[in-house]
Amino acid sequence: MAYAEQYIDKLRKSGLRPTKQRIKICEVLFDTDKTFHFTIKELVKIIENQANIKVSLATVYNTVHAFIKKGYLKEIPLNASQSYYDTNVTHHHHFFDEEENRLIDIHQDDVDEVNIKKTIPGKKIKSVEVIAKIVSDNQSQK
Amino acid sequence: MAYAEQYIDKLRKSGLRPTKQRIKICEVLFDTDKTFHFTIKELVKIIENQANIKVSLATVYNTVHAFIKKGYLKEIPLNASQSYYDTNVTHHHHFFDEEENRLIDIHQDDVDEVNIKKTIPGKKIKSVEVIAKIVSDNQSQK
DNA sequence: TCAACAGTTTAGAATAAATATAATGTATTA
DNA sequence: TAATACATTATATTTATTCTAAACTGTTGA
Ligand SMILES: [Mn+2]
Ligand SMILES: [Mn+2]
Ligand SMILES: [Zn+2]
Ligand SMILES: [Zn+2]
Repeated sequence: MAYAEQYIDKLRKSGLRPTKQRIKICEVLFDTDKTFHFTIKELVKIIENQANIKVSLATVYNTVHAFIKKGYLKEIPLNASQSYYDTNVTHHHHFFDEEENRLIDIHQDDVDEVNIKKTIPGKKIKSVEVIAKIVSDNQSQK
Repeated sequence: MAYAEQYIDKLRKSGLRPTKQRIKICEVLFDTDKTFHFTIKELVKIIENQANIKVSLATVYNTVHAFIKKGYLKEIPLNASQSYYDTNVTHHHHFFDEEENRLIDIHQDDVDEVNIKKTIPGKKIKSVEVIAKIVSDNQSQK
């Protein structure tokens, strides 16, 4: 785990003390190049399974929120009952697979610039997000 | 209130018994041509203020969900802590004013068809929604 | 090196949205 | 109008999330 030092750095540079709980959470979240979408419940389960250390629910929430504040994570409220979080903090869009309850990234370049003709006086657009819901394509076309 | 009969009809046609609670909720929700975006809390407050009848929270939730099922309302999970609901059940998009916590409709025609280049094998797109976050435009450009 | 301080973790309590329960009430139908 | 199915209600429950306050740990400067 030469990764640990990398995370210690990342945390230090953000003014967060590198505690073993935060390093563990970093490992789970960032030890891969792939985007990771998760709910708090899922994250806790993963930590419980692979860690020798225990991390309290409060710490998981606090750390996730600290990372959001620092720009390491993004919150995606897709669901009324539970938030999703995203390690991909670049501007991008999503498929949401309604059958598997799973988010899939759509790179910004894979969506033509969204052109909105309507404007609101005194307001400017800060961000535009596209969510495309997907389901099984059961066309049996031989 | 010649409206009441209209709502009684609407409810009957959907297999919902026209009770005075449901009619009242219909009045609050549908007594205008304008789209109405609301949270449960806001809806309850409005009913309390303008109605002579009392409607329990359970009935508000039950009725809102019944209307969602019937296609009279749409749920919009924008916020992790509370859902928004929408009387506009046509396919459309939204501005979300982050300062006033307010949804504003964008008609489908006001957004060019969103072209997504990425596809997921075995899956087809069911719906596409655009959410544009807006904030005050404090450019003082004389 | 280590004491002092600031920041962190934790168990558990609190909050609040949403849902479930089950008793009571009401609309419908014959 | 009686029987029935459905609806409303107060209340309890569930569950995600946040708060609290005490114990703990990382950092820093003497
Ligand atoms: Mn949050
Ligand atoms: Mn719901
Ligand atoms: Zn993503
Ligand atoms: Zn709308």
